[in-house]
Amino acid sequence: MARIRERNNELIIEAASKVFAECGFAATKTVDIAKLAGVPKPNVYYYFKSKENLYRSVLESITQPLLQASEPLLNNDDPVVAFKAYIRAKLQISKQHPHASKVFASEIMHGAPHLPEDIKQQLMEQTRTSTARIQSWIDQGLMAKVDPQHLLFSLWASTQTYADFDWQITAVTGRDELTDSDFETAASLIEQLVLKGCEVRSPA
Amino acid sequence: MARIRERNNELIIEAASKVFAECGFAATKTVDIAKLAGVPKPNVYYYFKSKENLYRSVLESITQPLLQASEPLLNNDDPVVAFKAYIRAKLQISKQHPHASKVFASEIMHGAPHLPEDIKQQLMEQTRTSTARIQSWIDQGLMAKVDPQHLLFSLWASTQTYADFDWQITAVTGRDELTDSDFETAASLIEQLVLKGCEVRSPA
DNA sequence: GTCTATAAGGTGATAGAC
DNA sequence: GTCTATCACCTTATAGAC
Repeated sequence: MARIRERNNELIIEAASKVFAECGFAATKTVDIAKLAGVPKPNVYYYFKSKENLYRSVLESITQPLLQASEPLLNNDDPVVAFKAYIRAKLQISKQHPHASKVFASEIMHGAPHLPEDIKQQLMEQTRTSTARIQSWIDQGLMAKVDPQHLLFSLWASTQTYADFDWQITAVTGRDELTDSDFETAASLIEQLVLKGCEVRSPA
Repeated sequence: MARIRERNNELIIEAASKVFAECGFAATKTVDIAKLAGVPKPNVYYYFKSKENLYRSVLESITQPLLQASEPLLNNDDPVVAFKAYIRAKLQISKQHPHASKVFASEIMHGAPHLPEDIKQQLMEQTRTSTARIQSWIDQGLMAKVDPQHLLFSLWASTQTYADFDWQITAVTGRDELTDSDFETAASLIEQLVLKGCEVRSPA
C-alpha cells in the first residue's frame, strides 16, 4: 500500500527533525532516527537513500511555512496590520515547527552547505519583495526612515530565537518549556518595538 | 620556553574557533584545526588533551567578553545611555569574536551539553541582575511597562544575529562580508527600536 | 517491501622515536 | 617538548535472506 509508504515517510521525517535539531547533522546517528521513528535502520535508507538526503528533506519541509509567513507583508496595504500579522506568523513557525526551524537555523549558521539552490533563490526573492514593500511604506510616509534589510534581520532574529534558543529562554524563565503566554508576551513586545520604534501608522 | 607554549595555545584556540564555527563540534576534524594552526595534530592533543577539552576552551574564551558586555546595563543610571552602550557592546562581540560567538550560539542551540556549569551560573546571575535593572527603570517610570526578560531575548537575538547568521546577512546585502557600515546601521536601528519602542527616557 | 549481519571508510587518540 | 606511524573504535551504507 502507498499508505504505508506515506506513513513511514512522515514518521521518519518527524523523527529526523527532532534528532537533527538536538544533535546537528554530523553528530546525528541514523540508527537513532530509526529507533525514534520505530523502524529498522535499513528502512530509513530504503526510503531516503542517504543521511544527507533525509536531512535535505527536513530542510524542505520547513521551506513552505517560511515562505508563507512573509505573505502578510505583501498582502496588506496597511503596514500596522501587515507587521502585526507577520510577527505572529513568524512566531507561529517557532511554536509549531521548533525542530525543523532549528535545523534550518543551524544550516544557515554554517553557511547553508546543504540547502538546495532553488530554495535559496526563493528565499532571496521573497526577501527582495519584502524589503521593497517596506521601502514603499517609508516612501509613502507611513513609517520612519529605517533600513528595510536590517529591520528584517531584527525581526527574523527576534522571532526565530524562540525556536533556536529555547533552551536559553526556558533557563531564564525557569519553566520546563515555552508556554502560550511566552509567545503572547513575545508577540506584543516585538510588535511594540517595531510599531512604536519605527513610528508605523495606518494610511489615512 | 613558556612563550612557545603560550603562543601555540593561542594559535590553536584561534584555529579551533574558526573550524568549530564553520563545521560544528562533531563535524570538525582535529587534523583540520592542526593544519590551520600550523602545528602537527599530536601537538593539539598535547596541549589540550582531547577534542572536547579544546572545544570547552573556545567556549570559555568568549565568556568574559559576554559577561562584560552587560556592564553598561548595570553601571549607568540613565537607561538611555545604558541601552545605547549595551547594544553597541553586544554588536562589538559579534564583530570582534564572530567565530567564538557562533560556537557559543551553536552550543546553546543544542541545549548547552558542553557548557561548564559555572559558566552557566555566571550567565544566569548576570541575566537576573540585568532584568532587575530594567524592572527598576520601569518602576521609576523611565520606560514603558514591557517584560524585561523578553526585551533581553530580543536584544540578544538582534545583536547576535550579526555573528551567527552572517551568511544570511551577506547574502541579502550582496556583499562579501559585514562592513563597519552594516554594524553602524544595525546599532542605530536596534537603538531606535528599543528607545522609541519602549519609550525610554533619561531621569529628570 | 522488510530486516539481519557485515563491509568499507574515516576519525580520535596515543605509543614511542627524536 | 615535538612529531611520525599506528591502533581501536564507530558510523554509514549495503548485500542478501525472508
